[in-house]
Amino acid sequence: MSVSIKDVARAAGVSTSTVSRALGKGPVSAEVLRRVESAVAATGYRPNLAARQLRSQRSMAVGLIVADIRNPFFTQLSRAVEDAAYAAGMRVLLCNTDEDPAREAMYLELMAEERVSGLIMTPTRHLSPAALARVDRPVVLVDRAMPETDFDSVVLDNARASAELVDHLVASGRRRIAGLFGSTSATGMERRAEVEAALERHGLPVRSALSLPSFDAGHAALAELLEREMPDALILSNGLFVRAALKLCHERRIAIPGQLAIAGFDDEVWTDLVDPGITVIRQPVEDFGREAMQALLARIGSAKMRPRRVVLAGELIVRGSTAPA
Amino acid sequence: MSVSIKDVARAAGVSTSTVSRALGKGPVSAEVLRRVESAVAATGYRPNLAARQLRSQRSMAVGLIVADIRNPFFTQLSRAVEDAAYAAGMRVLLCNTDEDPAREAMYLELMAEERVSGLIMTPTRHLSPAALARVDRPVVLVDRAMPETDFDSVVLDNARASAELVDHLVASGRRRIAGLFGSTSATGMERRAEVEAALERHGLPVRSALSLPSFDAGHAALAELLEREMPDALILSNGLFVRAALKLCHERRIAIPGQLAIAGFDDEVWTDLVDPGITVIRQPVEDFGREAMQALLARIGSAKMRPRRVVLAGELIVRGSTAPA
DNA sequence: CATGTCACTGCAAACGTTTCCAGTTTCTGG
DNA sequence: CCAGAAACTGGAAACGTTTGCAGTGACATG
Repeated sequence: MSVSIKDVARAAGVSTSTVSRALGKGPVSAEVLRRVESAVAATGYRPNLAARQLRSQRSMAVGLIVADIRNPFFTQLSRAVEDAAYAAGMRVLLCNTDEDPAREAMYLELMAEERVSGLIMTPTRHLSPAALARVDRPVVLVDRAMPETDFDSVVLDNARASAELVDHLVASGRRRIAGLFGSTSATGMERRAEVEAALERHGLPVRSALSLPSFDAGHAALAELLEREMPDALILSNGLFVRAALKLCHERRIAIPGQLAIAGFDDEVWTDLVDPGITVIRQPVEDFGREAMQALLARIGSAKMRPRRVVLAGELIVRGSTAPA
Repeated sequence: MSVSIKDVARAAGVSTSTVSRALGKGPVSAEVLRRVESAVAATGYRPNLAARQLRSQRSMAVGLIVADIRNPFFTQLSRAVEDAAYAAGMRVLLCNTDEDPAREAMYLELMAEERVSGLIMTPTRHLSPAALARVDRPVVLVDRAMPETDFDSVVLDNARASAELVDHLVASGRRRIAGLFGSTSATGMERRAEVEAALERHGLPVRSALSLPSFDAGHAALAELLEREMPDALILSNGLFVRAALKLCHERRIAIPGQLAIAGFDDEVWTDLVDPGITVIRQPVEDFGREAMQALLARIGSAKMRPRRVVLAGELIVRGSTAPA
């Protein structure tokens, strides 16, 4: 049988209320505090978090809903969120949606049942603001914002990053630039729009495709893209696509950067191990996580703040994959 | 104000017990079930998991304690565990120890407070069986076993994998084989012992070093190792070390496989993107997670089973990094 | 017809906390 | 020395469920 606060109270010769206050931050005499502490040690008492949550109506847990933890971007993000959460005395409930709106809805429901005190998520493009509001808890969106809504968010400066990529490719002599973008997220859409805008500013033709954000889907989409009309540069909107592009080039014996330049988002660990290294926009993922958690805690603290939108700059890292042909 | 089972009961014109049974699996008439369901829909009722857990003394959550989720091995593992857990109607609490025994102890304590119904973990070498037993909950060890104890475990067949690596390197003409192994885990120790045993069977000298399992520590240890006496082949006990070795070779302009062959554990996504590809032992990580969850559920079901030890075979994937010089 | 079984239902007691309230003591300032 | 505030303490009522127990009919069995 598990030892409860009652046993501690008996052992310390005080009431349960007093034990509760001694363990929390209520006012107790030094003498009682000492007795309670040694009673806790003697009995091996461990607070029951469920009882605590039920009574106090606070959960000390936050939800984190991402597409797939195996995507290094989300891996890093989750680690950063977790560190920040545990530092604030909170636990994290992690869920993977696999970009499936049905799973996303299910997990939102679960988070509501868990009565998490807040939620950090990267929504799919198909999530309705209404569904999100139904969760009725503070929410911070990371990486992917929902346009026209009032949720706090932490995102990359996609306009600037996209322009930097395009400008860099143009400077390296590329003129037939194609792009592949994730179809399930607002971010994919945004990057496509920004890349297209940048291309138009240079008076260059616009060639872009969409794909589900998975290695296989990206690989297939790229195969088709290269089939139609061979570009001389490729912009990939996430790390999975970059990897798929590189793999495809190996298979087809396409020379990088000779025949094709490659550049994209996300600086995964291997981008400087391959030859040539890959030119990428490095996203400050750790900062995403930290900022998101910070924003969430602030929102939990005071529900009525104006919605806050944090925009972080990426960093263009130039490597061999985009050297002049 | 949140809607409780009482509101549903009132709306459906039945008692709370009946609602509880209708939602669970108690016997209820079809008529009542219908009324309860529509009452749930009408009121927007969501069960309060804390109350449920408090009353039923079951938590529907399992803990997962790993070294660092950013290590792709643990990323994959956690995803597999989560899928299996959610399929079984359980939630997962994830913790990163960073190989720090103090953090490990802290999270064990947390898991006990959460009253998780079970625990899956990759223990550090410094965790005492006694401390683990104090958690007083079913535990399954993954990837890293604790010798001489009675915990369920799911591990790789390290003896066979190590022998395969050594045999392969010897077959490719290597004679001065060195190894780097993780110092914090039982698995690192085991792989070292097995590699050394295999080398001795070939009558070859034994050259092995230990390092904290991080990229930087591995990189430094390898630099020192190559300094002392240049080997013609390197065995790395995990993916981080493989990456560090490759990076070091790039920096030092060491030709692979010409001057140095490289082989190791963990088939990370980039191992076939670099040139030459890296020869590795692929671990069935998804199976690790699935098996672990399955073992845990079995153990939760019946506490008194004989401890079970699942040993899975790795797969040697030969690539260019170990071609004859 | 009597009896037992079965399916269903409600009452009320937990589960382990926190927190409101009221009470006692001690301190503080005038 | 007194009044009031402040510090500390215990009693008891929640928080939202599940579940043991007992009760009600309906129905089958002998």
